[in-house]
Formats: sequence, C-alpha cells, structure tokens
Amino acid sequence: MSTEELKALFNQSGQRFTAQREAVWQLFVEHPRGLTIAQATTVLAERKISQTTIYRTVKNLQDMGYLRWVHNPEGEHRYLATRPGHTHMLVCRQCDRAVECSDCDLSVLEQLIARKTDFTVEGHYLEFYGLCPNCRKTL
Amino acid sequence: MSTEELKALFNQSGQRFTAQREAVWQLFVEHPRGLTIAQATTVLAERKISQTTIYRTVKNLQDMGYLRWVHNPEGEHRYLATRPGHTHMLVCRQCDRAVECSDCDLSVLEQLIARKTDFTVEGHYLEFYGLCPNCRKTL
DNA sequence: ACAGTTAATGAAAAAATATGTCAATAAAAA
DNA sequence: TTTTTATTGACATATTTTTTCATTAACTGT
Repeated sequence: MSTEELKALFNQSGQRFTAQREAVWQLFVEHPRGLTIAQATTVLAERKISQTTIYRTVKNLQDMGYLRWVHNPEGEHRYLATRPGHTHMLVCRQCDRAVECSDCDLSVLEQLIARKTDFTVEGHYLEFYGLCPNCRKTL
Repeated sequence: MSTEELKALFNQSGQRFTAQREAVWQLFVEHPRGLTIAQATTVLAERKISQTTIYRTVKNLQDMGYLRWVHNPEGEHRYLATRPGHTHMLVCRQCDRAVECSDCDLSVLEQLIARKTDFTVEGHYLEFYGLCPNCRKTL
C-alpha cells in the first residue's frame, strides 16, 4: 500500500489524507512488529501529533483494513500494518528485533481444522518468538 | 475440568477455592462464547461478588491456564474457559464463538525458519479466524 | 488567489477499564 | 476454640479510551 494509493482511498470517501494521518500510517509501516498506542503516541509527540488524533487515525485505518489489531498473551494491544502478501513476524524476546518470514503454509492445517470444526477458516494470525543470533550469544 | 479437580489444583498451591471463585469459574463454563469482565460483573453482582474479586479471579484462572483471553476485531476483550496447555483458538468473526483446536504441528515450519534466520525459535502464537457453521448459514 | 464550506485537529473533560490499599471476613490449621 | 493466613469488598487511585467543542487546516467553486 503506497502513500499515494492510501491518499486516493481516503479521498474517495470524502476524507482527507492529512499530514497527521500520513505520519501515523508511516510509523506503522516502519515498524513491522507493530506498536501500541502508547508507543505511537510517544514517538509522534515529537511531531506534535496529539494522542486523540492517533486514536482516531488508528481506528480509521483499522476500519479501512490497513491496520490489524493483535494482542499477545501478556495482554499487550498492538497494531500492525497489514502487508500485501501473507507474512509473519519472528520476534526476539530479548531485544525485540523482528524479521519477517513469508513462507508459511498453514493451508493443510486450516483444512484439517475446517473439517473438524465445520468452521469456514478465513485466515490466521501467527507470530513466532525466540532468540535472535546476537542475543543467544550474549546470554 | 471439573469443579473438584479445580478445587484440588487451587489447594495444591495453598490457595482456597472459595464460593466466589467457584461462581466465577462456573459462569465462564456456562458461557462457551466467553464473557467480558463487564458482563461477568453484571451477572455476578446478583450474587454480591465484587468487581475486584472478578478481576482477580479471572487473572488467577488465566495464569493457571484455564481461562484464555481472546479479542474480536471490534476490540472487545473476553475470556473463555479452555483447557491448559498449548491450544489455539478458532474464533468466529461474526458471533465470536470460539473453539479450541489442539492439533497444531508447526515444528517443521519452526525448524525451517530457524535454519533460514538463525533465530532460536522457542514458540509461536497462532489464532485462526473465520465463520462458524451457524453464521455461515444465516449470512 | 480568494472566500466559503467542510473535515480534522488538539486540549481538556468525561467515561470506561483496570489495579492497589487495607480493614473486615472467612477458611484452614493448631 | 483460638490462631494463623488467605481472600474479600469498598474505596481510592491509576490507566486507557472516548467525547466535546473551539480552532485550524484542507478542499471547492469562483
């Protein structure tokens, strides 16, 4: 999703793609691991963007389908920019470094689950965690 | 998980399986779709159980692995009674009904990713979403 | 470029959600 | 029973999220 495309989409529905909205979107694009509202607020405070705007923009983007809300088992709420193509994150529990891994074929698993439960499985959210090479060395 | 088993588990760790705790547990067992804290509070207020106790008991049960936290796209937080251990949720995006699926073998995938990235992969968080049989019919 | 129109922003207040404190209570142990 | 210890509930406090409304900024038509 390029900035231009996003702008066009906003404009289509009579909404404006303001500097603030662009900044919020950019921030999430730059952080593939996602951010909590609190984190986004801290970063964007430097650019004088208010917390209220961040809440509103995140909800906007979420409704449009460009941000996805995920929670981890610890109860942290974060938002991730949905990416074209299906990728997953592999996150270091020590330093939070994240890499994307695009090869995931869960279709067999989804089929199995669909058969067992009679649900229509539309998708999944998958995140791996572990230790990155650096942290493994220094621990 | 029977009430007796749960009581035993509480007692094992020097905790008491009080009437309040039993009531909270029972409530979640009776509601397979899960409940928010607010919903649980409303119901259990009739039995003079305080909100504080509900928060605490939910956290307790969650730490023990018998309640699991799920989120729907609207941002509602609800808790579901589940069995402990490594299971995953399959959540209906329409009605929020959730079922557990325990068969997930991602070990091959984890090995592949470990080799590619040099991370030590310790685990994963996986959640499926889709449509439950009922909602598929009525849509 | 300019004025008119409409949407978006930010600050503050309000509401909703969650956690901490502590005296009173209830359960288990001695 | 008495003592000990865990748990509860009321309240206070903290955190998170939403609403309100005057101000500001972005589009529209001229």
